[in-house]
Amino acid sequence: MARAATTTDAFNAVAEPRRRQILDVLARGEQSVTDLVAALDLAQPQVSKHLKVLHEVGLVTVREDGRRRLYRLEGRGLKPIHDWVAGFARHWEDRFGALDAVLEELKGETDGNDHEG
Amino acid sequence: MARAATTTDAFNAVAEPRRRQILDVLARGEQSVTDLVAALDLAQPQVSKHLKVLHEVGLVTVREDGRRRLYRLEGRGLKPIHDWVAGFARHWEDRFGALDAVLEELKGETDGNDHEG
DNA sequence: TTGACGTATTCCCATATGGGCATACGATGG
DNA sequence: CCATCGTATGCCCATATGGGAATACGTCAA
Repeated sequence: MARAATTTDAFNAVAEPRRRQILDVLARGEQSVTDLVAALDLAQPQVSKHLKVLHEVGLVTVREDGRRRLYRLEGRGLKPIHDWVAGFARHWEDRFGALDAVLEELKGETDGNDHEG
Repeated sequence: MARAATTTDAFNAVAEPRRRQILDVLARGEQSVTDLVAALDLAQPQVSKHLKVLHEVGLVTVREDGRRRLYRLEGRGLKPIHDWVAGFARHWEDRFGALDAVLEELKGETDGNDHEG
């Protein structure tokens, strides 16, 4: 089996840097494909393709306006990622880190299990 | 060009569900490959491969203990993801949503009231 | 109608993924 | 030295990616 499709979920969709850039730009408000092309210095076809992926995963919304298509950020789609990562915050935030260290120590003492001397 | 390598950064490494599972298990503490194999119901070779990727991206740490290798979570590696996603939180958290609405309103009403220090 | 514009779609291709399986490698115990 | 455990690597392959370039729409302007 190959890697999971980019359209599998937000995690895969967002793994691509360009797609993250697009979302960053869209965070500033609705944008047309042309706007994005200008902002990203990327060819129009690729932008459209990336937008398609983002759309399939529900990270963006489209609205038709004449010949243009205005894309809008659907931030909620990022929540799963946020939630998952947040669960690890304690592992790099100093406050939690110190607490963990203490707990580890206590655990070691109580366990009374060491192998090196 | 094909998709960016899974070892490019945490975003790509974590796009794979199995890899996320591994990190979830490691969050409970140091584990040997065998432990992970048991916990994940995945073949040993694949586990080792995934661990390799996670290691190359700095999401895990290894420690040798006899014939075993104990892997440890290096949560800090997830910070970039956390930081990036956090920037979008306002787009789905109600509190921020309400705040944005207020700000938008104010912006429309008192346009030109510069306040800086 | 003709033509220009704004976007989406299609084709081509080098790339490397992730699983399955076999096997190599280092450490430990007889 | 030999057997075995714990892990890492090597191979094979179906899959689909993402960029480039060409082109097919759909819409608005003369």
